[in-house]
Amino acid sequence: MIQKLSEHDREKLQESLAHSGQKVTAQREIVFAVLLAKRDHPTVEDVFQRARESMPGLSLATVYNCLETFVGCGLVRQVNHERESTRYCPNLAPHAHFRDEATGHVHDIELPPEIIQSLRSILPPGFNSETIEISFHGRSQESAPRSTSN
Amino acid sequence: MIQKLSEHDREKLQESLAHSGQKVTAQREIVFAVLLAKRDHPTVEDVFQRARESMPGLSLATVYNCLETFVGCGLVRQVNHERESTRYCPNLAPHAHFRDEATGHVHDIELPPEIIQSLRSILPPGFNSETIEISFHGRSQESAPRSTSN
DNA sequence: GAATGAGTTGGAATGATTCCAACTTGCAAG
DNA sequence: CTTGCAAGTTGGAATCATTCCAACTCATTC
Ligand SMILES: [Mn+2]
Ligand SMILES: [Mn+2]
Ligand SMILES: [Zn+2]
Ligand SMILES: [Zn+2]
Repeated sequence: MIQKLSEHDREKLQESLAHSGQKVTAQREIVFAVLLAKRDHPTVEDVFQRARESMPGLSLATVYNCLETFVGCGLVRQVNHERESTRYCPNLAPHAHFRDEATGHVHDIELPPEIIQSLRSILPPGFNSETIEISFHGRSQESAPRSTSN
Repeated sequence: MIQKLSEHDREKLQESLAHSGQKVTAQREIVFAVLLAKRDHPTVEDVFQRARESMPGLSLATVYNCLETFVGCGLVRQVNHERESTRYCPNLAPHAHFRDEATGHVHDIELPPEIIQSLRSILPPGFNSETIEISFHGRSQESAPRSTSN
């Protein structure tokens, strides 16, 4: 039953939407709140389920619409791994993703600016990149072979 | 009308397949030859079209099967960008991809080992990655505002 | 030359996403 | 107040890459 947006977050939402000439709606508030509440890179379907608890009449189409809108105004990022369902991430800091193949969970990995620089530097002259995506794939301790105690 | 596989490439094919208990077939030879002939990261559909010129009866399902087999035995890599059709790349050297948004073309970008190292090093303890994918998105000179002459 | 197993084939099924046309809302103009 | 947009929402249909499946082909083994 998702917690309402903080004053700060509501403002961020309103501002970002306004910047691209769009309005805050009840649906958008809830979808945004869902993303902020649990930053686990949910799929559209995940968001749909969670948001529905607060707004039973919400439609899947609207969730797609809201998320597309948010991506458009830079409030969230899309995260793709292979051909799986697209996931959404409200973390705006530069970061890479680690996909745990045991659990399916996606973790944010902070990206130091110098790494980003060194990556840009490997591009041959004439290549101008506006976006760099980095994703790791493997296993994390999380999918724990529980070594401590027990 | 795709050139036949060189002796060397045919051996690589045969060896890799054998390693995972599979055989060389006429279809696999052609699909592999198509990948080697033009290393432009073709989609399944692209491969299908090109391969059909040499083998009119070839089916799309078989192209899917061959490519999956090749990925399985490490002969080619899958390349995904956002939700577009999967592309295939026979370049086995460690490299990143640059997707030119003007042309849709995908370019290989060589990845120096030290960059790979530095990337691995940003993973928090407990994260073991077996794969790192890096993709750039932007414009290259290729989609040329033709400045020279004219 | 029947049996076996791998591979191939065409078409059906799947599933995420997109499209669409009707409906709702919030607000502005008269 | 009514009326009239324009933006947003909705449910269901359409799309399209990919996967699934059951029948068929082939090469090899007994
Ligand atoms: Mn793996
Ligand atoms: Mn772009
Ligand atoms: Zn993230
Ligand atoms: Zn490549």
